[in-house]
Amino acid sequence: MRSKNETSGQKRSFIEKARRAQIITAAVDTIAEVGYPNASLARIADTAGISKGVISYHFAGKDELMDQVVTDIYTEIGESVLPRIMEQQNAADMLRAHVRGVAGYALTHPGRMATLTQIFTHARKADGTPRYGAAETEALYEPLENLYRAGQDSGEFRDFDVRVMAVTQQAALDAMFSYCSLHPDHDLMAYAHELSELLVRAIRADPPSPAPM
Amino acid sequence: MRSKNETSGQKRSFIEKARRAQIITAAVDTIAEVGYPNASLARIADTAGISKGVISYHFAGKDELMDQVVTDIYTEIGESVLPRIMEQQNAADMLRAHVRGVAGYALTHPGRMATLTQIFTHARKADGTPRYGAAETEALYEPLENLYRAGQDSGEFRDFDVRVMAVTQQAALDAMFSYCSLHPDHDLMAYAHELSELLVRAIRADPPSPAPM
DNA sequence: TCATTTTTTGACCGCATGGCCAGAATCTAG
DNA sequence: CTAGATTCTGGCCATGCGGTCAAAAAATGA
Repeated sequence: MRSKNETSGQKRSFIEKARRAQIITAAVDTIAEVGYPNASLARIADTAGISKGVISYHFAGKDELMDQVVTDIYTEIGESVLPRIMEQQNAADMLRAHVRGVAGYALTHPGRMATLTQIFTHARKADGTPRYGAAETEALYEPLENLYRAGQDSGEFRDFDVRVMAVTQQAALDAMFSYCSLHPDHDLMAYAHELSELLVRAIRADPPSPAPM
Repeated sequence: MRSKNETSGQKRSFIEKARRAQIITAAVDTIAEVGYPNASLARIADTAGISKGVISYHFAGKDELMDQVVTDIYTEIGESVLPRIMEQQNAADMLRAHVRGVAGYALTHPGRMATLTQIFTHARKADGTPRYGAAETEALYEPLENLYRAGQDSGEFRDFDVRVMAVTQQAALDAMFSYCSLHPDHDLMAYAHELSELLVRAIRADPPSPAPM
């Protein structure tokens, strides 16, 4: 047996970290390919080319595996998108950078975003309630709302309900990925450009200066 | 046995229609309460107070049951919302009427909308692919796109990608229901008002007249 | 009333899942 | 080389699913 793998987990052996990474990768690939409901432990193990029991050995259960997948992808997205946002000079450009940055990440890492959506919408606790619920989405809304408020304070954005807008923007992004993965012919970056314009116009301050001429 | 229940089904006996309606109601209630993944035939039958076999007797299978649920709710929404849209005089008000009308329906029939979302996101065919995919969502986008184009032709709306906007509006509506069912304290109609304003501003034509004063 | 049909029941089937574990294989020190 | 710890395998388990079925029950009609 082993005494590790507790939530208070600490140093793992080298080979153990490698195995966990391998399994996580296999999980991402499998979910992206066949969807969460069909991504059984057996199928994930098959993708990884290992026996099913190995997953149970290195992870406390399917839930811990999924937690790791989510954490890994989130971290990666943050590292990819945050710098792009921070180099902008105003709130509207930051919003555009967010939309296009996330879209760019999705293009660079096809499947990652889809896997995230799959896990969020399908993973359930033992009692049947969604495993990633209010608390997790709250973490998504807060940075957006801070961005909105900054724009409101600077006068770039009008007065609007930041929560409604945050929910809407997040939903619009999710829909963008769903739609583009269902219709691969539709150019994702073109979609992202169009969407970022929609979002900025929805909340920008009414133009103070009259139309030209 | 019985020779009915074929897709080319025709007249059903009175009692049969009643039973089917009862089962459909139980299915809606069960899905709304415990979510699609936990709404097994056994649980639906339990809600209806009947034996599981009765469902198999009156429906070809779980799929046909779900089709009926979807059809019923869609029909009801259309009958409730369409008149409200048609009595508007311009495209922007029609868009607002759509958002608020659907929200109003959701308030009048709590659970129906959630059930629809549950079925769409979780129902799968035998091969694991989503049961309600591109074809079904297309039916949602088309009326919206027609509304957008009408507004563009009349000059109310600016030039934008109607497909991106349709996907966004539908996603925003779905998110509104999800969010408000997760946070019952948030007033749905207030949300709908805010959202309709966001959407109109995203696509309205740039104001031709200068700011007052 | 009684024969026939329609409807309901509850047990049962095959299947897939997540998890478990005894034993085999592999690696690591001494 | 050998003993012990680590890792892996493949089969097993209980559970729950959708669906089926023979038999019981209820409704129907002559």
